[in-house]
Amino acid sequence: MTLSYSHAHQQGSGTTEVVAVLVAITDHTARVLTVDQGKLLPNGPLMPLHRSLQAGVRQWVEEQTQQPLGYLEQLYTFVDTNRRNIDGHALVYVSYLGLVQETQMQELQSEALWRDWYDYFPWENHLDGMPSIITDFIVPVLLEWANTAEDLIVQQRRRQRIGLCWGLSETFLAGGELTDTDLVGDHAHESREWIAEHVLLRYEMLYEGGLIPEAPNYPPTYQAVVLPDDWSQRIGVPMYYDHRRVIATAISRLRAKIEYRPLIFGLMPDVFTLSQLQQSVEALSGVRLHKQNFRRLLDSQNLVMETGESSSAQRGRPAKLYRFRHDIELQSLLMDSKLPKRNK
Amino acid sequence: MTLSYSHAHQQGSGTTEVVAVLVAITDHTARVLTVDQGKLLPNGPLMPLHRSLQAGVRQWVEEQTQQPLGYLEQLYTFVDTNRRNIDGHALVYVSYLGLVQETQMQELQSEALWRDWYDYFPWENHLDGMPSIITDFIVPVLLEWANTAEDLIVQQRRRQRIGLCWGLSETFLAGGELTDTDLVGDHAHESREWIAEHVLLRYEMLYEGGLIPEAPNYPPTYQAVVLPDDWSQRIGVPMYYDHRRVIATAISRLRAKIEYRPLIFGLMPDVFTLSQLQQSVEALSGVRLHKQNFRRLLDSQNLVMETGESSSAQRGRPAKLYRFRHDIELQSLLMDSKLPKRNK
DNA sequence: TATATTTATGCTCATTTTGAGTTTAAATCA
DNA sequence: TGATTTAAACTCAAAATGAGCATAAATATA
Repeated sequence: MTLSYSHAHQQGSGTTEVVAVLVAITDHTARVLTVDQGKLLPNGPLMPLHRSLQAGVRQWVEEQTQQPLGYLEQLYTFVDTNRRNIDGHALVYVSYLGLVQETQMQELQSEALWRDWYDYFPWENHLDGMPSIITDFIVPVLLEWANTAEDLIVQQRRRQRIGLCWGLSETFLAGGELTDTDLVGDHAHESREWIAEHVLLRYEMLYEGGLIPEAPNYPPTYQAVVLPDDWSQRIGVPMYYDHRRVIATAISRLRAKIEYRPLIFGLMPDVFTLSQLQQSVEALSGVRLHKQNFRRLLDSQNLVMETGESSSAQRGRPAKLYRFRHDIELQSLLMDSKLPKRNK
Repeated sequence: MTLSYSHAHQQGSGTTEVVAVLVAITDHTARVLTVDQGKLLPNGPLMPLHRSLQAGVRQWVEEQTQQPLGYLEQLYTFVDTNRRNIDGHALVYVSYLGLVQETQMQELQSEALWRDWYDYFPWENHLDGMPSIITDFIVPVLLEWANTAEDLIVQQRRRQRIGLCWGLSETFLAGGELTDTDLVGDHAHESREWIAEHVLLRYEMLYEGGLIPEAPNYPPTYQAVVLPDDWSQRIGVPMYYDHRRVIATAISRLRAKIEYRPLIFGLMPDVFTLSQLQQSVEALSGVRLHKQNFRRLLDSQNLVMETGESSSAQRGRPAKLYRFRHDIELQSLLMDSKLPKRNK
């Protein structure tokens, strides 16, 4: 891989870097802040002057993107044995998830760019139902991958894994048609439903199967696997190093956490309608939610309060405006607060 | 702090260490593997020969304790700006949680010792109800700490935080008696219940308040705070660096995750009774569970199967023996699988 | 102007999940 | 033998959840 890495830092004696996944929602779309034409996440070495990892993240992000950031939480720490310092120590990089409110978005430096996160994970967007790429391309190739295992037990396990990861029933995987019960996921049949937060599991399966251009075993060489010509386009934008995996980690964390913590308010403007709030949650989770139940849960939690104002509606009845109840900030940080399950 | 650090490694050019919290259950008691008379967790520098962080953890743990380990998951990455390498780079240490089955426990090296984890966190053991140390000593001092804030709003917030962290109602904090409704936590009154997984929040509050001997502001100097003479004994065994915080992180993770993932099987022998299983979960969570509901949930999840055998009972009716269903290993890793809520 | 369309919001209802018992069974202890 | 102890099956009410219908308040269209 040739590195046109415009943010190259001198790799001196330090062996630690920080890398940030900054998320914002604009246009009902979840976006990630990238540098280097979308091929890298903002990152930089931890330096002696940094008093903490957070401080390092903030400094590098602001330097590389001009974007100030609010909420920040640690994600995961990776080792890259391909990048070593002069003494042979492997590079350790600590990843962070940051949330940016749309109103806080700044004019970016030219290298920096907010990109739709589904550019990197087209199979994760189920807002209009399960995308055809899964059933038409991904799962068939994964099934071939399953068959390449020596052991029959391993083959069976892999098929089971595929079904669980991608929310598909055994009957579908066996070549059957997609029936209603398959899509709904019914309990008699072992429930098989799309679990939005399993982003990382799905990415790692694709990586293992050699379907991700960054993977060392790409393209896959199973018997009779024919990838479409435009496969490397359709499977999402590739990134340098393991930065795409870092985004997958971030989306997983965000989707899992939003179900029981009100993280979403880190992405909302001060004042919003309940529909806007719901659309933001949907943008993150990638699935549609049941509107009435979303509202019921929200007010059972007392997370928001009416402002008294109404939005000037484009079409339809104008919606009441709400704001986050900052007086229960602490409570919301501590207490479990669930968001509702998906629609249909 | 004088460091009688018997496992000192030469701090050369590397700036990364790994540190492990190994957990096992013996005698219905959750234990943590320690070195250096219980003052340190097993740890060591990440070296060029290590191909991953996990590999580093496994190597150092086995070298320092002779204990082979199974399940291992990354916890959190810390920076210690007080320990720097020759170039001035701060030490980064990556912590891991590992699970050890009792049957896998080895004869340890002399320096290594399995210690009851409540030795470090006596306030976390609620198996016989809320320990008196909380109401008698901890909360009163924390309330004094709350009052030392300049801003009245901050004082109010701190009191609220204390209530949420320690599961106490406003009325109790205001000096009232502990009533039944306070302990049960009732919804009219804002539910205040002990949340077992908030271990880290509680530790950090104690640290912030200067009640932990490792804290730089210990002992606290509020007006009229009188700590009992034996305070530093009663508040748990101190450790070097931030290793006690690392354990708190591990307990938090374990208590949270056990509610929706069957991690517990990483700690159980092959064959066990449901009561033994429940006692193990209780040892981790620090609270008693409702026996009947525990069983109901277990079999609704199909995680265990009968062996056909029965245990030779000491007293009372002999219990059926069960084993973990390894055939659904994958499923259990992927699917949510909850354990029941506490008793009473 | 009347009617359809769109969005917001209030309300109902069946089902599942949860919390908290009571009852019966099978062993040992005194 | 009867008390005690532990196991395990079953019951029941309350709460949470999933899914839908009904009404309200605006705009678009005939």
